[in-house]
Amino acid sequence: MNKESAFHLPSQKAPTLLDSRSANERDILTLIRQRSSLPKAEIAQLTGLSAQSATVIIKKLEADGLVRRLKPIKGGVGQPKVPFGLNESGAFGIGLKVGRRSFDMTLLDLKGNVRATLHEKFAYPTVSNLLTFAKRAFNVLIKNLDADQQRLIRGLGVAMPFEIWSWAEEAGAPKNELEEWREFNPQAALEDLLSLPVFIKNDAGAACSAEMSFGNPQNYSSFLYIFVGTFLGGGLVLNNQLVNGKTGNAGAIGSLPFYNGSTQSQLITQSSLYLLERKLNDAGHNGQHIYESPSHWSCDTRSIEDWLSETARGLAFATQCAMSLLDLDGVIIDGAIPDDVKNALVAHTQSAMETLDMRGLAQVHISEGLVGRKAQSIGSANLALQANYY
Amino acid sequence: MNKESAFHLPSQKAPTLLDSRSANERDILTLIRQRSSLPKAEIAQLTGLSAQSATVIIKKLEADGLVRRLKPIKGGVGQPKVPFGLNESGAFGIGLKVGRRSFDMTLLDLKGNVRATLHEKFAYPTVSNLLTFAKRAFNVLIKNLDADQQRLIRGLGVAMPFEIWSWAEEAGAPKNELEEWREFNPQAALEDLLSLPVFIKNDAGAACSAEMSFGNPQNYSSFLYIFVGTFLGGGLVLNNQLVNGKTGNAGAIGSLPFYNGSTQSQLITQSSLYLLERKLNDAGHNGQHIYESPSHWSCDTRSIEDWLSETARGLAFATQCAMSLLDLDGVIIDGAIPDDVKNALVAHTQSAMETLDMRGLAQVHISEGLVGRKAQSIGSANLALQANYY
DNA sequence: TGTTAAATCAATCAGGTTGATTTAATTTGT
DNA sequence: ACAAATTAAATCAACCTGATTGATTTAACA
Repeated sequence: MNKESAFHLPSQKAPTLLDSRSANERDILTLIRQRSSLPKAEIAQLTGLSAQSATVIIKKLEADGLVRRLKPIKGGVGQPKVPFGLNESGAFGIGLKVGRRSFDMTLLDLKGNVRATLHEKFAYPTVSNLLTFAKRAFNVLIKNLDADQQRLIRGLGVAMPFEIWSWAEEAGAPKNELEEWREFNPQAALEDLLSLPVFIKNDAGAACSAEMSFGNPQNYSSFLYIFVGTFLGGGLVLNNQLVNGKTGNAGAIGSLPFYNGSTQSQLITQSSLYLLERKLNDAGHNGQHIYESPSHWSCDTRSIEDWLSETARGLAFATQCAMSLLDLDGVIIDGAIPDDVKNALVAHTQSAMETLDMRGLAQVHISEGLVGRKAQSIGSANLALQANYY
Repeated sequence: MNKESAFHLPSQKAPTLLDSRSANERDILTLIRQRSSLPKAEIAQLTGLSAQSATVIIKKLEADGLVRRLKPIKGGVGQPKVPFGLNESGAFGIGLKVGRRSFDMTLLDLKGNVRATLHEKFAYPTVSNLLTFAKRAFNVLIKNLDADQQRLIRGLGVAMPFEIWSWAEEAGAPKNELEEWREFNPQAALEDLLSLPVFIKNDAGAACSAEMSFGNPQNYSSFLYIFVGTFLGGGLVLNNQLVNGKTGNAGAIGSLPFYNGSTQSQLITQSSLYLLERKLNDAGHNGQHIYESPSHWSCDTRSIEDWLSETARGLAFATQCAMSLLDLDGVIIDGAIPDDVKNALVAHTQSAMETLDMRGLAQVHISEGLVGRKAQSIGSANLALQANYY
C-alpha cells in the first residue's frame, strides 16, 4: 500500500464485483467471519453504523455473492433476526508455499476451507522446478472449480522463507545450489506465468495471517504469533492487522538476540526444529522422521523432551521481549509439530515464564495455534482473500 | 478510543471550533506541522485529495484559526503558491509531568513552543502536593494568555511514571510513603480540579509523543523511542501513530529480559540514570549532581564513561529486540542527560551494535532525540493537542 | 500577449445520516 | 382461544457531508 492509502478517499470508481471493497464492507466481512454469522441489527450495533447502512452494505455483499442469507432465528419477541454468513463459494484464493524441502499449492475458499492441495518433495528447491510445479499444480487445482467459480479466484499468495538462500547448510542443501534464488523475482515471474495478482509474504507471516483469519480462538486483537518450523519464525498482529515492517519482516523473532550461557547468538539457534533433527541424528535415530510424520512422532522421547525445554526457554524469552515492547493481549504458539508436542511446548513455555522477572508487565496469555502444520499453505492462499476482503 | 473509532463514520455533528477534527483535517494539520508550511496544491498532491477538497479543508482550518496564510512565493512560472502554516496561537495544551523528584507544568502552543513552565522539587511526591501544585500552577500559567486564548486550551496531559509507587527505594523515597498513589485516580481528580479534559500517559510515552511531533528529524514513520531517565523507559511509533498496547505500556523497554553475565534481570537495571547516581556516590562524588545540572555534567568522567558503555550495551540489546520484532525505520535515543553525553551514548550504542549478530535484520539507524530533557513535559502538554488535531 | 500553474466555481455523486413506517414474531387481555 | 398490543428488525424516504470532476478564473513569468 502506498502513501495514499493512509488517507480517506471515497472509492475511485463505482465498485463492481472485481473492485476491492470499501473499508466498511471489509469491516463487516471481517466481523461476519469472526462470529460465523450476524443479523443486520447486530452488525449495525457492532460497527456503530446505522441500521440503514448495514442494510445497504449487506444488500451489496449479498448481490456480489460474498454473503448468504441464513435461516431466520425465531423465539424472541419482535421480528425474527435474519443472520448472514459468508458464502464459501463467493471467492477463492490460491496459495503457494515455497519450502526448503517441499512445494505446496492450496485452493482455499472464502470460509477458509481447503478445497484441494498438491504437494511436491525434494532435497532442495530450484527456481525452474518451482515454475514447473506452479504451472502444473495450478491447472490441476482449478479443475475443482467450474468456469464461473474460476473467475472468482482473487490471486496467488506466495509464502517463502526470508532469504531462502541463507541457512542452506542447516537446512541440508548443497552450499551454492540456492544462489540462483537471490536473483529470482517471484512476483513478476508468477504474475507472468499465471496471469493472476501475486502477493508475497515470508512463510511465518503467511502462517500468522492464517491464524489471524481462521484460528485465534481467544480473539486477541494484538498478538505475537510464533511458528516453530525447520527454522523459528513469527508474525505480529496489532489491532487485528498484520504488521509488515519496513522490509516486510516484522515478527521475525528468529533474529532476537539470545545468550545461551555466555555465547551470544540468535534465538533461531535455540528454538528451531532443525535442532531436534540434529539431536535425533546424534543420538543414532532418524532425524528426518520429524518432517515426515505430521501427526505423531514415534521417536526418542528423551531427545524430544530435551528439545522441548530448550525451545521453551527461547520462546519464553521471546514472549517477554514482545510483552515488554508491545504490551500484547497474548502469544500464540504454533509449528510444524504434532498436536501433543505443541501442547507440551506451550506448557513448557508457560512454566519457563515463571522463572522470569516479569515485573511491570501485564499478565501473559500463551495459547496454542489452531491452524497448525498447514498454516503456511493456508496463510499463503489467504493473502489474496485478505487483500480483497478483510 | 473505543471500538467504534475503528469504523469510518462521518462526523456526528456539524464540526464547530470545539469539535474534534475529521481524519483528513488531522492528516493535513499533521502534514503542515511536519513540513512547516505547505501551499494548497502540494497538500492535494501529498494527501491524494483533489485540489478542491484541499481548498475547502484549508478554508475551514483557516476560519477556525488553526492555520494561517503566509507570504506568497513568487519566482516560478504560473500563479504564485500561497503557503499555509500552523497558527501558533490557534490552540494550546497544558502538560503536567509527575516525576519522582519534581512536578512540572507546561503551557504549549500549537507549534510546540513552550509558552511558560513551572517547576517544583521535593524529596518524594505526595498526592496532596500534586493537587495543590496543579491548581496553583494552572492559575499562574493561564495568566500568559488573554481571555480568548484561554478558551483555546484543549486539555491537560499528564505524564506519570508507570506504577509510581514501585521502585521507591531505587528512586530514594521512603518505602511506604508512595502507597497512597495506588488508590489515586489522577484522571478523575484533575478533571474535577481544573474542569478540563485530562489525558494520561506514562512518562516515556509522553516523551515519545513530543519527539514524534516536534523532533524526529529523519522523519521515521516507525521507530522505537528510548528515554534514559532515572529509570529507563521508551515509547513506540508505528506508521506515525503512538502505539498504546493493552495497558498503555507499549515501548516499556525497561522490562526487557537482560542477562548480565549469568544473572537474569531486567534492562532497567542495566541502562538507567540511577545507576550512574550510585556509581558516583560509591566513588565518593555527589550523585545528585546529574539530576541538578541539566546542560553539563562536571563530575568524575571515569564513572560516566563506565556508565556509558554499560548503558549502551543495554540499548544495543533493546535495539536488536525491536528491529527483530518490528522491522523499524530506526531508533531514537534521548534522555534527561546533557547533549554531549547523549551524543556519546548514541556513539557507544552504535559501536555496541557492531558486536551483535544482526543476520537477517535490516540496517539499523540510531539517532539522537531532538527534544531532550524536557521531552516528558512537552510531551504531556502535547497529548491534548494530539488528541484534537493529529 | 501567450503560457503556465494555482486556485476556485459549479455540478454531481457516494455513502453515510435520521425519522417515520412496515413487517413478523411474541405477549397480553378478555 | 383469539384479537389486540407490544416488541424488535428491517426498510423507505428525505437529506446531508465530504468528497469528486471539468470548466473557468487568477496572477505570475516568458
